[in-house]
Amino acid sequence: MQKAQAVDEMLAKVREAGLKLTPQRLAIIRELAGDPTHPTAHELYERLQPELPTMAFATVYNTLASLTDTGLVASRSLTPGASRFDPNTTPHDHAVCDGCGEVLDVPREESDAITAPRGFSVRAVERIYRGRCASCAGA
Amino acid sequence: MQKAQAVDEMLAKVREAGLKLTPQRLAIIRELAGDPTHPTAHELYERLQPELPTMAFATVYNTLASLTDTGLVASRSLTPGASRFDPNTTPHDHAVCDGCGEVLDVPREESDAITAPRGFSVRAVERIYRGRCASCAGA
DNA sequence: TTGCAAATAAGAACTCTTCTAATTAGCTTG
DNA sequence: CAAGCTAATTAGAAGAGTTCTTATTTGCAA
Repeated sequence: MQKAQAVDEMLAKVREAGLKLTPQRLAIIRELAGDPTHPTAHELYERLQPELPTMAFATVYNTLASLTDTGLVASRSLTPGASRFDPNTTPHDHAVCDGCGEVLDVPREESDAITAPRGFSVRAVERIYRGRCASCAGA
Repeated sequence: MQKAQAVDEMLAKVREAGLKLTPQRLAIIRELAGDPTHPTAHELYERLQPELPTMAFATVYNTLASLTDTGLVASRSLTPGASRFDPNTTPHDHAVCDGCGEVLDVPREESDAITAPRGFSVRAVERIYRGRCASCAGA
């Protein structure tokens, strides 16, 4: 079974990272392993309500943060959150500094052929370079 | 002067779009035109406090939404907001549906040579395809 | 000048996330 | 296998950012 294997691998890595194996973490890992739907913290919390009705919201966030730190899952900001506004309407990309949050324009390169999923009609392609700006990389 | 020209162009497009030219909108456009710092709504609000001390927060948001709809500025979600969690830790991109919010994995293509700004050290590159999924594109 | 539709003000409400303080419970060590 | 250290959990408050609601104001066309 594919999923059981994914769960076992994740549990092994959790132990390896020195994280304690609590029922909450086990449940979250089981729920998330092999799930292709990119659930939010809220969705995971709701799915686990029947199994762990007393689990706190913060636990979901804490656990996901731990798993992200360990590299077991990736946290993606895909839905519009805090917005920044850009008067430059020509196609270009952005570099965002992990340290200070500064946003720099990056000229768009032509290269890429777009290969979206079947039937998906693409309106725009965004590309974000994440890392450290010159001054934050120094420190 | 570069900026005055940018402002005039934006004002012309505002009129063209049938939007009323209020002092608030004029101030926001003047503040934003040619600005390379990608300000947030909050930053714009604060910058305009001396000029328009009674302006409501909602007005900044409303105006920016109008300008975005008109295509005068682009609204970018660059700072982590609502997160989605992905157990797939292999490099891949995402397609996000404007309609239903569904997130689909897209295999990462190799192509791109990375050309970040001088001195910027890149940790990761995210690419998001925005548009409509098969079922939302139908309706 | 008048009137209407659009825009604004003020503040409440909402969503998502993080923090705080106290309690609980894995896991390691003896 | 008991005890204790430390990490993890709970519950709720707090915070950041955004949207909504209602009444009022105002740009602009007639």
